[in-house]
Amino acid sequence: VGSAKDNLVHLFGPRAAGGVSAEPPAVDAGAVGLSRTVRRGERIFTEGETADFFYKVVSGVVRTYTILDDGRRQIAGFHLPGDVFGLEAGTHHRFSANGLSAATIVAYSRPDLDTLLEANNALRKQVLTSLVLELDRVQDHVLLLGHKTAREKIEVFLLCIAERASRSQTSNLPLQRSDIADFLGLSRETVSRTLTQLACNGIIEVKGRPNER
Amino acid sequence: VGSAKDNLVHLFGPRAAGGVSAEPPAVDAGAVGLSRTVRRGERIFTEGETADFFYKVVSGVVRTYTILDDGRRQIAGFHLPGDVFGLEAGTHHRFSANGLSAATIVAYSRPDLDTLLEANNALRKQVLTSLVLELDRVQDHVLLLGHKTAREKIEVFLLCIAERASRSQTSNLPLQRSDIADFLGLSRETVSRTLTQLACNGIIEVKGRPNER
DNA sequence: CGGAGTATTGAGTACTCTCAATGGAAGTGG
DNA sequence: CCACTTCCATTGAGAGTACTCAATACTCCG
Repeated sequence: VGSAKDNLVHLFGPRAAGGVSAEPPAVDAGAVGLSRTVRRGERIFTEGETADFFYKVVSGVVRTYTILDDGRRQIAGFHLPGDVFGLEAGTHHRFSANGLSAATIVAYSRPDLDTLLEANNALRKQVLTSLVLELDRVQDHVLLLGHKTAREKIEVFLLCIAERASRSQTSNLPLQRSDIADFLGLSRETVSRTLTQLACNGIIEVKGRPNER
Repeated sequence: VGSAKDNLVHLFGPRAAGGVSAEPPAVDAGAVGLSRTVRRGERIFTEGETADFFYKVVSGVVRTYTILDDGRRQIAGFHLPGDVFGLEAGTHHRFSANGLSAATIVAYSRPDLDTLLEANNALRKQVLTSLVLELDRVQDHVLLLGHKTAREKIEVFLLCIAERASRSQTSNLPLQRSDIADFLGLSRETVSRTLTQLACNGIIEVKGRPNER
């Protein structure tokens, strides 16, 4: 596994605090989707908003999450190029989404979906496949959370995310400790400690160049 | 919440140990789906098998799960009437499925799916909706697992499952402690202790008739 | 050279897990 | 009809792990 730390380091630069621009998809449009770019940390949509659009990642990484009752953030997923996110059963978004890195996404109109699927065979297959893949990823997430020890969670997570990143040619994956923690339901400190421990055991390399597990 | 224990009690009768009949869908057939009934505990499909079919619950409850490396069982979901399960991105089932209670299910041919969706507008909407709903449920599961304390997990789980059961008119939900435990990533003992504690606090009623939380 | 944000590390606490024993309900067979 | 078996639930005790609080270090940036 390429250490998750790698990217972290040389990506500190483009920092983003609060989301700024909130407008729905803008810019050019293909027949079926509107392209949009977001900066690191920039808001895409927020929990509770009307889900007029769902999205597909073209480049970069998007993070979806929700804030739990106790104020903790639960990250629902990291979405890499090719992944679909924000397609809801209800009329409102259950999660918030923002850029983990700078990203390009395509927005599809939710209301038009049925019409589009009727007309367009290729798109139908694509959407169906994307949905099932998304389902797969969420199920993976469940299995991850089902592991008992922090070490196991983190090991499997690193393998999994590294695999996905390489598969999608994504080298820019600026995960912070808190991202991993909030994804796996651990505390930042535990993530830090565990990574340190894994590094000491030579299982991973922290901070250097990418290398194998 | 109607206590999960209720159903447990008056459902002990039909016990089932290992799965027996393994054959794919049998019996009558509509144009698009093959109906099948399973007994409590009876195998529907097993992890690793070719995913020639996916299923929809007509009546009863189905449980999907996988066995983790350490031998523990992680339950992926409880599927109530109307729910779809077993639709895979790959060619093989990632989970095993068996009846939590006696159940009737309809099997759909996976390979025929594309053709069916092309021809049948109604079915397409149905499948799409079912998929998104399934995604929702898995995301709920993630949020459940993301909670920090056993008490919170169990409280939210009971609320959630009770809501779903009532919505689908399901009164027969023979959940054991181990089912809850394996779904939430807890030990049986912790589930038992927590339920006892909740009962003492008057939050739930154990073993009696259904009642509100 | 501060300042902000993040990562690391330590100490103590709290929670859940594991191991183990007991109790209860249901089914089996004499 | 009752012993016997089996499975599940409950409860206790002790151990281990992750959490919280807290202080310190590091990196990038203005």
